[in-house]
Amino acid sequence: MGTILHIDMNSYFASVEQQANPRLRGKPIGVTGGDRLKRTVLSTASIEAKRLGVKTGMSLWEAKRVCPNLIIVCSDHEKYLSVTKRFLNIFKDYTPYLEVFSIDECFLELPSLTGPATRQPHDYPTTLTRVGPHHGAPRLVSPASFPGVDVAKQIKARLKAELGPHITCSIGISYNKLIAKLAGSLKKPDGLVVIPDEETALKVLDEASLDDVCGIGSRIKRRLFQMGIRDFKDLRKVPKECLMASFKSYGKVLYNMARGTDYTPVIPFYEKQEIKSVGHRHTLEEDTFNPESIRQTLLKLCELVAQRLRSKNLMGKTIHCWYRSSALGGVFYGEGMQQTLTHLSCDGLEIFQHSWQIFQNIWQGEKIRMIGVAVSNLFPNKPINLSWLPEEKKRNIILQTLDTVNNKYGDFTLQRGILLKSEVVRRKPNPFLSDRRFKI
DNA sequence: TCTGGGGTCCTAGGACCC
DNA sequence: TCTGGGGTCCTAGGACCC
Repeated sequence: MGTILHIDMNSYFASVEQQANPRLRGKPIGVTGGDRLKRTVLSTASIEAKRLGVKTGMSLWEAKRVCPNLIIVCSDHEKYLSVTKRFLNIFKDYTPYLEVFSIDECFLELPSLTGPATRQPHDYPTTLTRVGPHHGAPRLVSPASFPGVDVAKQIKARLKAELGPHITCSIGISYNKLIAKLAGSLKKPDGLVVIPDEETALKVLDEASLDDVCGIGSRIKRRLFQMGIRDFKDLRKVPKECLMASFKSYGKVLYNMARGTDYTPVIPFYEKQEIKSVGHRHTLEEDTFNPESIRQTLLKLCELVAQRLRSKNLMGKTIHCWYRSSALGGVFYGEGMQQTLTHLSCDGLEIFQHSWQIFQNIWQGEKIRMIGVAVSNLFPNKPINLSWLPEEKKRNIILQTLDTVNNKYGDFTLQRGILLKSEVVRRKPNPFLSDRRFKI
């Protein structure tokens, strides 16, 4: 493996908004996940907001309490995606080995300058797709001459010149993905940190918290704590067999993590696997017992899922429906079930019929807070229209018309009759509908 | 007054076929 | 009549990521 760069855009959604709108610059802003002000969280907080104690993932209510002057901006995924495509095109100038990790993060592998080339460069497509946001912690000094530092500096300069000075990134450079990502998290915003070797990596790990490393979340951290393991120094003392007994195959990953070892390759975007599932979930404006309102929401979600499947030319076989209720003493309780069909589908009404059946099977009658549906077991949709039956042909024409109109004018511009009067669940804003409650 | 929404991967256990 | 083993598919549940 050559040198790995991890590039993470700082407060990405908020920075894009500030770059686009001068009135937002230098101010604490929070980007919400959708076009709603109740029962939602911040997908991103601007650097100014973070300085005032606002964190990504905070509920809007809490963020407002911490920072009463917080400006709320409705997220605009397409805008962020278009900026992502632009910065990925810059990165591509430096290496074809570019792994898109999320909408604001990626790994670059620069071939080793010394040893033999381990990979053969080959052609790759020029169009990029893919998408999700993030942040981090403090310090460390970097050797200026380390391979990759020049590239990192050039990338930073080009981002400022080509995307605008308000969009910055933190870059971590190291010998594998795990440590490069850790390095990148050490200085934000606009950081550049090198962890040149394993010896340095161990020093950094020894000062890090267990969940500073990608792959250790709250649950694993808690379990490690219960085992008396409080940091990476402790973790390194635990024999591999012991970790494997507790964490199965993941024990080996933890064992390696503690040593700064990570063998996972940089997977270039053009080798990325296909989509595995397509789903939507929605938290209702208020918890409800009302089956009709749940039914309407579920139907809309199914229509959105089906629409996305069709836009990706996919059909699915397995339908997963789940819900969450907050009925039990404020503690979230969830239930879900999946069902595999004997055939493939990308029809929202059909997906809904199965989802609704699943829901009715699992619902105990408690108040519903959130409901979701996902379709997996995906296969490419056949490009030829196989519908010999007039009825099926008619259905296909309806679905195509729905997609054409809704893609152009916004979700639910055209909708099934039974969807009228229900709560709004929208992926793409519809400018012709008046219930878009706020914009900035 | 109250923690959204989009995904991924892994494991265990059961059914079923050969 | 009793029984094994390999392989695949499905479901539930848990954990992680941004």
